[in-house]
Amino acid sequence: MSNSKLYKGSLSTIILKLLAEKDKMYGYEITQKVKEITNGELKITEGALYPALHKLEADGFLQVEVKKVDNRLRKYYKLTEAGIKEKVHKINELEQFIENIQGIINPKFSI
Amino acid sequence: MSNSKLYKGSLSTIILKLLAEKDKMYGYEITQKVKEITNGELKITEGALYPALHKLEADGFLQVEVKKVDNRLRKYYKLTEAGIKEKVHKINELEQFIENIQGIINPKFSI
DNA sequence: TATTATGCATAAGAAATTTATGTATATTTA
DNA sequence: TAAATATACATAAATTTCTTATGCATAATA
Repeated sequence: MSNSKLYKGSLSTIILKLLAEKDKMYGYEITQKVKEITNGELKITEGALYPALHKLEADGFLQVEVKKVDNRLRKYYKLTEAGIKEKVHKINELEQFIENIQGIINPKFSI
Repeated sequence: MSNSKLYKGSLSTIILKLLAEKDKMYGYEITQKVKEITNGELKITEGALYPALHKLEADGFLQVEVKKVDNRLRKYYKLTEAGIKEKVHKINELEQFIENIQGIINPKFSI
C-alpha cells in the first residue's frame, strides 16, 4: 500500500471531490475508486485515509452514517453544506497549483 | 512569505527543473524566479528552500560554488550528473501525479 | 485451512513544510 | 539621515501530512 506519488496536501481535496461526484461513500470504497481511476497508480493508505476522514468530519465538512452491510460495518460519508464550499475552494487551489507547476516545468507553454 | 499553495514534495522538483534550465542559480534567485513565473502566487520560503538545497547537495544532486558579489555572499548551485538524472525522474513523477489528479478532478476528460 | 478481500482504527516515526528568529550588507524611502 | 525594504544566507521549533506497522473482525477464495 505504499505510494510516493501522492503529493502531500492533495488527499483531502481528492476525498471532497469524490464525494461531490457520488453523494456518499465509505472509506474502503474511496481507496478502491482512486485505485480504479488512476489504474492502480495512486494508492490511498488506510493510515492516511481514516485520519483524513476524521479531520474533515471534525471540521464540519463531512457527516457520517453508519450502516451494516453483509454483517460488516460501513461508515458512509457525505458532504455538508460547508463541505460543498470547501470542495470548491480546495479544487480551485489545486487547479491553481497545477497551472503554476505547469508554468515551471513546461516553460515553452507559459506566455 | 507564507504559502499554503505548494504541495509538499514538489519543492525539490522545482529546484531541479530551474537548475536544468539555467545552469547555475543561487537561493535567493530561485525564490524570485518562482515568484516571477507564477505571478507571485507561489512563494518559496527560506525555511523550506535552504534545507532543501542542503539536502539535494548532500544527496549528490547539486554542487556548490560560493561567490562574493557586491560585498554579499552568494552560493551558486549547479546540477551534477546524478542531479540531471534525478531531475528527469522527479519531473516524470510529477507529471504522472498531475495526470492522475486530472483524472480525478476532471472525470469528463478521462477515458 | 490459509490467504486474500473487505472494513474499520490508531500509534510511532519520518518527511517536508511553516513560522520565527538571527546575522549582515545595500538600497530606497520618508 | 534614519527607518524600512531588499538582498543573501542560515537554523530551530512546531506543525502538517504522510508511511509503516499494528490490531480487530467478517467473508470469500484458493
